[in-house]
Amino acid sequence: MKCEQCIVRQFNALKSLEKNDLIRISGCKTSKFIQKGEVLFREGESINGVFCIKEGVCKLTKLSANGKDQIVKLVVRGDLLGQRSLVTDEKSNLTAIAVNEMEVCFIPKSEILNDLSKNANFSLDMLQDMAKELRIADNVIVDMAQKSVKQRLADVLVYLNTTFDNDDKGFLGVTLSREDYANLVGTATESAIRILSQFKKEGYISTTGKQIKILDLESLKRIE
Amino acid sequence: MKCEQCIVRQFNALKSLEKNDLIRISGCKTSKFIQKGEVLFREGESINGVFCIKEGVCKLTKLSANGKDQIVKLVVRGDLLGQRSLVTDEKSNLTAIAVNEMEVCFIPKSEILNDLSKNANFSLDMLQDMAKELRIADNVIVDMAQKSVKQRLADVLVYLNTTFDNDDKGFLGVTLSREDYANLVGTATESAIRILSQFKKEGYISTTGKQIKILDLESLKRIE
DNA sequence: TTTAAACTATGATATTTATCATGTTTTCAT
DNA sequence: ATGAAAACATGATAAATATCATAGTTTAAA
Repeated sequence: MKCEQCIVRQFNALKSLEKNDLIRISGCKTSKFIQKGEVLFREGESINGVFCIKEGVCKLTKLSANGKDQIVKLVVRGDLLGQRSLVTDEKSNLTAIAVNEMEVCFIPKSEILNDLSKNANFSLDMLQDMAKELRIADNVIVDMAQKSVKQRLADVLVYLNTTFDNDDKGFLGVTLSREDYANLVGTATESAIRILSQFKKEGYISTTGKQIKILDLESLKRIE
Repeated sequence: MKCEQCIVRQFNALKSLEKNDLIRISGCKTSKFIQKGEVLFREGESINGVFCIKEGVCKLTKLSANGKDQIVKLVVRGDLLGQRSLVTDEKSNLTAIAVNEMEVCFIPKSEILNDLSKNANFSLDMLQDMAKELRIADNVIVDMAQKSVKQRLADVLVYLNTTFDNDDKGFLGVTLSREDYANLVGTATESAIRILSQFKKEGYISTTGKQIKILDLESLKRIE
């Protein structure tokens, strides 16, 4: 599909590009499907472009000193991935792994870098995106430092519930392993499992295999 | 002092402004001294401009749900404070409090916003700054999630040691209370005190009142 | 379909960290 | 200088979390 016609563009900074620029970019972008578990890029690699997420979800992880992967954030449909690589020449600080089947477009850095200096709206939009990401990151820092594991896990469930449409049976729209949950909140896998079991016992959620259904959102929000 | 002649400018995005823009900005900036403990702005307030830190250090804190202040980052000489307020109209997410005596210049948003859209170098510089901040924030998230309190406190000491010049007697160039240390690493004040006592007992640091001297940097780096 | 591997679950225990209590020291305004 | 408030220090205990062990369950490949 051509960028000019792609609705996903409306969700990110690409919406600020002029039509002729979009056509040019459309001509050099590559589009691909990525399977669950596949790696888009690894920590330490050069990205040299941005991914526009057309469909699916991926996790951005970083390997900590103790050998555990921390999931820093989830990147979803409509997001741009790798903006930082556009403005710095550093290698990626994070690894990106598909959480479910994804469709992404890749736009080479060389092709889009000019737009940053020529199109003020575009670069302002990028600035606003980054400012927003920065605010969210600051909030995550505070939560990590101050909230209990149980609170953080409840937060994640609430976040998933509000960010993704539930499936037709009412399960969360994204299916994560217990290890993913642990890596999102920064705890041991066993601890995440234990707390989810407790939430189940208390009637806040129900589970079928990996699938989780929120039964009592308000109680999850109130956990402390 | 005029912005054109101010050396601090070289450390941040303002270095990308043309001379005539600098002169214009210099004409509308306000300069002031801020005492230790004084508040530059509070969470929830509109900033409507950027602070250029000419001298001193301030802490950016956020009140967590449990009533504790978390220090999200320290802002130092040469840094710009409040970039986010330039590109979004949101209220500040953080409170800024002087850690020691500061000298800052304040540039109103209205005066500098034009430069963002007209001067591509300037906005690219801002983008690079934010990209860097974002990378640092991601790393902090991982550390908060995965490292022990002891490791995080050792990290802070190493950070302070490398970021600020020691004073003439070899003490850290910035003096923080034990509560500040606790709020930086996200722990109880008593825990921070205990760990600092332990570091002292093990010969990694020495203390005189609030002042801390690093005796064995390498050991602090190796703590796990 | 079978079978191994991966994931989930839970108990027992150890470790880390928070909380409460109390006393000491430092700081600072009068 | 002096007294009050703030900051520092440390013990005792409780709570949260990690780790190790073991077993059941699901998933996916052969």
